[in-house]
Amino acid sequence: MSELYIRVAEDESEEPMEIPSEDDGTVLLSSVAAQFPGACGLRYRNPESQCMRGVRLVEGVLHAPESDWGNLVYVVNYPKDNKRKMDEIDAASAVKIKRGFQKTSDLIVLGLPWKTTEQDLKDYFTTFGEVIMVQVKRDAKTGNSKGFGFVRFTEYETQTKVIAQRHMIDGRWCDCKLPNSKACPDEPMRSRKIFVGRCTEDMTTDELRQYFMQYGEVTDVFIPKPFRAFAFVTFADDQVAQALCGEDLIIKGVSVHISNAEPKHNNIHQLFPNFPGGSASLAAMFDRSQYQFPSSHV
DNA sequence: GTTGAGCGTT
Repeated sequence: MSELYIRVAEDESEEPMEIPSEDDGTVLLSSVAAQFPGACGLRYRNPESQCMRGVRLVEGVLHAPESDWGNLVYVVNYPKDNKRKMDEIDAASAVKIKRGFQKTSDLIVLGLPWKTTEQDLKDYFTTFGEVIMVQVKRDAKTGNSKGFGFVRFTEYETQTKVIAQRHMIDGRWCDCKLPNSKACPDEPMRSRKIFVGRCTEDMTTDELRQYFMQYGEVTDVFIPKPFRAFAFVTFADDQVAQALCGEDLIIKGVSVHISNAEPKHNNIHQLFPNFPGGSASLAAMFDRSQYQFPSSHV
């Protein structure tokens, strides 16, 4: 049978405190935390290796290292002890996120000669970088190539390079592109485009460009024709666009309201401008339907 | 047994 109490201290040099164990010899983390608020575990110095060892913790229950807890002094772990590790995790996820923006995707290879095989493709594309996958699309019955295929690279840099140029494969020029299925959601780019509401008819694209230039580089100004009292302004930097959202700005003496531009084609009235019965009935129909607009750049 | 802008049977 185990001891009734184990010795726990804030630090190896501190005075230990006795913490009650359970009947089965385990110690509840909650028992430790009752005396050491915020505790998230225990560790101890292994007498043989002189290294610190963590105490097994399963669902709030601390388990003795050996058959019993022995005469050791256990040291409390606090989340702050893991700060360095947390930083490492943060750094790792930051890298992951960064990689997320540069995730490779399958590329469609258009214009392949009928005779080109997957081995041919692999041999060719490997000259650019490591290849994960190649496909040649074939007719199910005849096995004849449909003249296109897919390729996936390990490195995003390779993908970029391959997309940028044409490819002479088995005597034909081929193109590698992002497939339609992947073209949109690749980069969940924060919107660089703002919606400028309450525009007046006398505002020209040039004037809007001139005005918004003060905030950052303007890459596009769009004013719907006929006049609809709003405009879109696109900046080179999404942070500029985001910073302006919610603002009321004075242009040519009138107050315009800045908000986020909705994704293009997300507006059903844009898709069906002359829907019979008017906008309301269309919107209602749409709400009841399961259809989701594909995501797209805004 | 053909074809030549496109978009991926499993």
